[in-house]
Amino acid sequence: MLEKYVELLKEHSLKITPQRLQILKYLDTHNTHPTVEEIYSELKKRSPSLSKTTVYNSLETLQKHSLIQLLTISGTQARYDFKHDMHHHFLCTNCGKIIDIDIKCPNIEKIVKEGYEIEEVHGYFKGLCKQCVQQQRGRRRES
Amino acid sequence: MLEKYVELLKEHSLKITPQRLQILKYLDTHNTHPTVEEIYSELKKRSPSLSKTTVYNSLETLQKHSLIQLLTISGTQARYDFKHDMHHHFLCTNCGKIIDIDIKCPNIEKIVKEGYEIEEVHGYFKGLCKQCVQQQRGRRRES
DNA sequence: GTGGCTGCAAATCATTTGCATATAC
DNA sequence: GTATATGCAAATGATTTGCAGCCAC
Repeated sequence: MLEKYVELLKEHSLKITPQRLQILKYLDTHNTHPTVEEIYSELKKRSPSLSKTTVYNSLETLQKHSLIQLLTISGTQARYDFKHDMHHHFLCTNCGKIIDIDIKCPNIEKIVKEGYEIEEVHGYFKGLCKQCVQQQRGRRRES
Repeated sequence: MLEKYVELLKEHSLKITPQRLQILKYLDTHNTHPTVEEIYSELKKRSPSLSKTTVYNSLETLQKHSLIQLLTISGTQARYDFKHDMHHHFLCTNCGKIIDIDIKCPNIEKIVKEGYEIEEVHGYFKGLCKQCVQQQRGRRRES
């Protein structure tokens, strides 16, 4: 079950610790782009000895090796994403959810041609998600 | 000289205070995407009574009225941009500079069609800026 | 065996809050 | 005159740091 994550860590010559494996598994199986606090309090339930410092350390290590992605969309807390392929994110200003957005931007290579060396690309959208748009329409109809 | 900013504030029915005018002017004349601390310590030189709380308050008000833009590209501190039209940003991981990027993404409207209501779009790129790429090449040649 | 990892407590840093005074309109 | 903005000090909350003991390799 955890073999997938053992392999991932091995590929990057990282030590295989139970904490790292649990963090990777949690991110892989939850598509919610959780905060450090969310990851910590959830894993703490099953591993009461877990330290928040370890969560911070592990996330930093995994991110530096590009196993996971750090999102700065909220501006107040870091959020993490297991998927490290290029995709974008939508933050709903009403319900707070962060949703994956899969659009391609064909013009990105233009800035490579200009002489930049790109390591990361983040597309952040903010507004109302589909469900909250629907809800608002309903409320408008009532009044 | 400050009339431009007086007008801007009037258009948004915001009270015209010397602090707000100075902050707007600073952002308009500095294309560096400064932090709160940078804005504060710079303006404090000429207005020693200025409070950092006022800088925070003013920036929040101006941003809520879309007079300025809040960037979360660094993840650790807020940065502000006077330009509020759609454009993107590049953070150099070597020198720390934040540079404006003007590319268009023709696919954004796709997610509007899907039912989202977009209020903000942020494109964040991270990597090496042109100058740092040049520097690195030079260093590589030497060794 | 050893260097890197974990976990705890304390420290740091950006940002927010409470409140009294001052100012724009 | 009144509602809102300013400025100060204290509080908060996310993240970082120092360090002792532990574990992966």
